[in-house]
Amino acid sequence: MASRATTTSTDRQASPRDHYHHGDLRTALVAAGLELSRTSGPAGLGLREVTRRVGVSPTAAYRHFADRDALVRAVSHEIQERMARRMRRAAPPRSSDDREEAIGALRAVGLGYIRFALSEPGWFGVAFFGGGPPAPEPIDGDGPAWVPPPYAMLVAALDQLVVAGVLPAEQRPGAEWPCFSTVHGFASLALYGPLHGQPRSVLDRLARRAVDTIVEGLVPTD
Amino acid sequence: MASRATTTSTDRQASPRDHYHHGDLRTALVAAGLELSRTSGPAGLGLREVTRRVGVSPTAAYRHFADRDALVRAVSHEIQERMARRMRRAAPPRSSDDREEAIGALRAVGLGYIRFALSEPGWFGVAFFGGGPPAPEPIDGDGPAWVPPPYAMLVAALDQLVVAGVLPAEQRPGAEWPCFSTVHGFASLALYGPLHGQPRSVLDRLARRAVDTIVEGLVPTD
DNA sequence: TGTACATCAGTGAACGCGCGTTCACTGATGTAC
DNA sequence: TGTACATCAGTGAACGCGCGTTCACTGATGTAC
Repeated sequence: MASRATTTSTDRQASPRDHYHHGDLRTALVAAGLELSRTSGPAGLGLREVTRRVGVSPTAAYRHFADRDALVRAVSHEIQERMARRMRRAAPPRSSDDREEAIGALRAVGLGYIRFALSEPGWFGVAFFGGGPPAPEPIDGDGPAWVPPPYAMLVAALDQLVVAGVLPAEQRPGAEWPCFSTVHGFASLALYGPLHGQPRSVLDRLARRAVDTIVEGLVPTD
Repeated sequence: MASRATTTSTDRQASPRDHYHHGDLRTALVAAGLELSRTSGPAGLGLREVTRRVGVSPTAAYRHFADRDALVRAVSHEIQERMARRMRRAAPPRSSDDREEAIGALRAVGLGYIRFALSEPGWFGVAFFGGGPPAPEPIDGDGPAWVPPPYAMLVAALDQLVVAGVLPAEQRPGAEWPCFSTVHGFASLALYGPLHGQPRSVLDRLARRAVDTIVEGLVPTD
């Protein structure tokens, strides 16, 4: 009756479950959530659907997650870790000029964000819309429990801009938001808005221009 | 049985329906959709919920809309008309300096977009996510059937920038996207992202900076 | 001016769906003695 | 080394929900003659 989930090469568990106790159900549920949401976005993250894929009863999930939202949040966090990993891989080569290097790094963070969104639209949807709006947080208040790694990369790139002497220190606070707005907005327009369906080559060109323009606005080079 | 919807002062139909034939059901459904989505966003736009509010059977909607999606699209279009209307009301005063005026107008378009989103989050959600992704369209192809009025305002502001001699004509094509990305992204971060829940005063300040930065990147003033 | 009739705009019941969550339960595990 | 027992991690049936859509229908409208 309960059809076993066919395991793929990306599964952590090599074989379908053959014991009453699963072993590491929590991890397996998150892995299944990643697979499902990769193609279906947040809608793929039904609690029933995810447990079905693992080959376990829907109730079993409640041993590991308080409710569906908690599962979605776990998947979302994992996605953001992967996003940051992929962004790091696309970092530009070192330059002899510190200023140039810092600016290049900021550009790379922005383009990396957009490129991840474009190539993994399902995951991007979960990361951003999966867990409902995050709790409000004073901008410079006590450290939040969890900082999204892609956001942390943006923060680091901006800090480096100050160190390299490109961005005046007094302009540093709040500089995240023009940058984050532009790249996140571009991704949204490309995935859900008027740029949806444009060929990848066009999107790449427009993305570069969007990033160049906001960086130019932040640290004028002329 | 079928409880009559209580009519509000904003209803086009002054009195509850007292005939078998409604009179202008299509308009009434869109009006009800506007009310419902204003507080509940796209989720409020259930076909059953909307017809319930009008005091009509769910089936009746099919006389006027092919399916739920068509209803949502109609509401979304109406919202975008209102958005543009409100943006126009916030236009800056004329200036003696053409260049200054053109730049001020572009800023106003951006800030108007953000302010509408912040003060009408439900409507903004419908306008942007209501009808699913729009059909892909060649950027400079044949005119699309319907151009979102807020987008048209952005186009006009950019054109004016060229006329005023602030933006070189060869930089005009595609200039929409850095601008649109920034303001739309900011609205998204403020409504669904890490800026969610920040006090309005903070958001206003950050919005101004985001808009200033992208405008500076597009038409440097130093 | 009156009437037959086509057309239009609604009704009401029902279908099938899948969801998240609850409940009382049972099989498996591991530890104290 | 063996056994009693608490604890843990699953099961399976059921609940209640609301949704979009379909179907065969009927009441109201307006027009041709």
